[in-house]
Amino acid sequence: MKKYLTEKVSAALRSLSYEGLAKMTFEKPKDKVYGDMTTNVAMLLAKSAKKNPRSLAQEIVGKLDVDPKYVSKVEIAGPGFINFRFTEEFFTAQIGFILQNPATFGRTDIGGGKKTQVEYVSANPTGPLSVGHGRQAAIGDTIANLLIWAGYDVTREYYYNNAGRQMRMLAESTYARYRQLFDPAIPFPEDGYQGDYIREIADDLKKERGDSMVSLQQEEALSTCKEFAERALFEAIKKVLARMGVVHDVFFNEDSLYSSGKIQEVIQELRAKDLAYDLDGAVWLKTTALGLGQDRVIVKSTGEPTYRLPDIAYHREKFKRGFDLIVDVFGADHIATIPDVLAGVKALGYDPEKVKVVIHQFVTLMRDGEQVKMSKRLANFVTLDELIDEVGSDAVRFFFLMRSTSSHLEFDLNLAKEQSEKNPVYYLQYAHARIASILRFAEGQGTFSMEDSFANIEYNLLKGSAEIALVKLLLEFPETVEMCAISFEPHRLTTYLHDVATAFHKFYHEHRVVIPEIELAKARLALCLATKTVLANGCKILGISAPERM
RNA sequence: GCACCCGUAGCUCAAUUGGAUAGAGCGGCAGCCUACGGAGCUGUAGGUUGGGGGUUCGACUCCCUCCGGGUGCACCA
Repeated sequence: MKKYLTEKVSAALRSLSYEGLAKMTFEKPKDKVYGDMTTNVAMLLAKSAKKNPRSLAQEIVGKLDVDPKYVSKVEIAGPGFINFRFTEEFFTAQIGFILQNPATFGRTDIGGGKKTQVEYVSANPTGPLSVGHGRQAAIGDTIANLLIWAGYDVTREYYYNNAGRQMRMLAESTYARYRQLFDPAIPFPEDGYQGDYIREIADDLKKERGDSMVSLQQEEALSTCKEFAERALFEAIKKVLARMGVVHDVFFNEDSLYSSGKIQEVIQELRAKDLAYDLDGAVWLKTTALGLGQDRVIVKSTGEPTYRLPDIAYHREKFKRGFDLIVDVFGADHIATIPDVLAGVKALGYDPEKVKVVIHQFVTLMRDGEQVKMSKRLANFVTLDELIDEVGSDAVRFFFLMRSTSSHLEFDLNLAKEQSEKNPVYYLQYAHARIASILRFAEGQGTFSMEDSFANIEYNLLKGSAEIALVKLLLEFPETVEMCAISFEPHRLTTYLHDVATAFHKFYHEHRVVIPEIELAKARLALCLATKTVLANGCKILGISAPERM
C-alpha cells in the first residue's frame, strides 16, 4: 500500500521537479474520515518551494496517476494533507495473502540478518529473582522475539558475576546458616542475606554433606558453600525463567574477562590512547575527554577494578564477537552506569550508537487496592516464582508488557487473577478461543474443512463496516511488529492485539459466520482464520499461549 | 545540590515518534442472550495533556523555566 503510493507520488513530484526537496512519508490517519493513507509531503514542501501547501497539494494531485481498481478517492484536506482511500476489494483480497503462509505472516526482513545481541535479566546468583527481574525478563525476551520477526539474527544473553563481594557474602551467609543447624549460637554476618532461601540451601547442604563441613578449614568450607549455593540459586533462576518461557542462548561469566586477560587488555588499550591515567594509586578513565562531567575510577588503589571496567570489557567483547546491534535491558537503578560504559566503548574505538539501552521502571504490586510492601533487606519481597504461582505465567508476561518500559508499572494482583472480560489477557485469549470454537462448529456443520484451499474465496462479498475494519487492522500486523522491534517498545503490540480482539468481537456480534449462503460463509470463515492467525502470531511474540478453548 | 524517568478522564495507562476532533480498560449511569462461546457487545457521562513561556503551518510529543512524584549519586555492584 505504502509502496504503491510512494511510487505514484514520487512520479508526480518528478514531473513537477520537486523531487528530493522533502522527505515523503505516508501514515494511517487517526480518523477514518481522512481515508486510509495520508501524506504531508505538500506541507513539508511548502517551505522550500515557497508556495502555499494547499495549492502545492493541488498540483501534485493533478499529476497523480493511480489505478481506480486500488484507489477509490484522492482528496486534499486541512492545511494540505493529501488523503487516499482504497477500494474495499483491495483490502479483502489480501486475506488470501495472510492465509497463504499463516505461520510467517507478520515477519519482515528489515533487520537484514543483522547480528544482534539482547542482554537481559543478568542477575547475580545471590538470591531468587524478584518481580522486577520478571519485568525485565518479559521485556528482554519479547524484544528478542520482535527482532527475530523483523529479520534480525538474535542472541539472547545473560551476564553474571560469581566472583565479587556479593558472592563472598553469599558463601558466608550459607556457611553461618549451615553451622547454626549444629550450634544455634553461631552468629550470622551483619550484612548477610537474611532470606529463608539461605536456610533452605543450608538444609540441603546438610542433607548432602551431613556434619562433615563443621570441622573443615573455614576457607575450604566457604568455597564449598559458595559453589553449592551458587549452583542451587542458578538452577532456581533458570527454572523460574523457563516457567515464563525465557531461555537464554549464552550465559556470560564476568570472571572469564579476568582469566582470559581481557581486563588487562582494556587497561592497556586505554592507556595507549591516553584515555586512562594513574592518580592516588588508582587508575582513572578520562571520561571528561569523552564529553562527561568527571573522570571515573576503573581500578581502585587496592588493585581491585570497579564495576565499570568489566562492564566496558564486556561490551568490548560484544563488539569483538561481531554484534552489529547491542541491546541492553536494565532496571532503572542502573541508569547512572550507562554513560560511563558508553564512554568506555567510544574510547576503545567502537560506535556507541550501536548500543541501545532499554531502561525499565519499577514494578509495584497492588492487592485489594493497596500496595504490597516489599523490602529486600528484610527479605519479605514477593519472588517472581510466587507471582507466577499466584496469577499464572501468561498474566505475568502480559501485565509486564502492557505498559511502556519507561513507565512505572502497577501490577494489580486481583485483576491479573480475575477470569473475566476485565482482565486484558483473558480478553485477548478469549477472542482466539472463540474463533477456534467457530471453526470447530463450521467443520462439524460441514461448511468447510481445514483442508480446503482458500484460493477461490469470493472476498468481495465482505462489505460490512465491521468486516472491512477488521481486515484493515489485520493487515497492519507486519508494520506493527516492525515498529515495535525498531523502537524496542513491546507494549505497543499488546495495545494492537487488544484492538484486534475488539474488532473481532464487534464483527462477531454484527455478522453470523456459519450461514446457509455458502460463499459468504466461506469468506467470513477465511476472515476468522486470518484473525486467528494474527492473534496467534502476536501471542507467540509476546510469549503467551493462544488457547483453542478456555 | 547534580543527572535520568514520570506527571494525560475518578483510577490504571495509550496516543502511529511533530499531524487533523487527545483514545482504551476499569469504575459510574443506561441498554443487549430462541442460532457459531455473554470470559462478549451497544450507548452515555467524564480533559485548560501539572503551571507558564518559546520553536512550528501544526506541540501530549521538541527547547527553557517553575511545581510535584520516583530513581540514581562513592576508589559499592
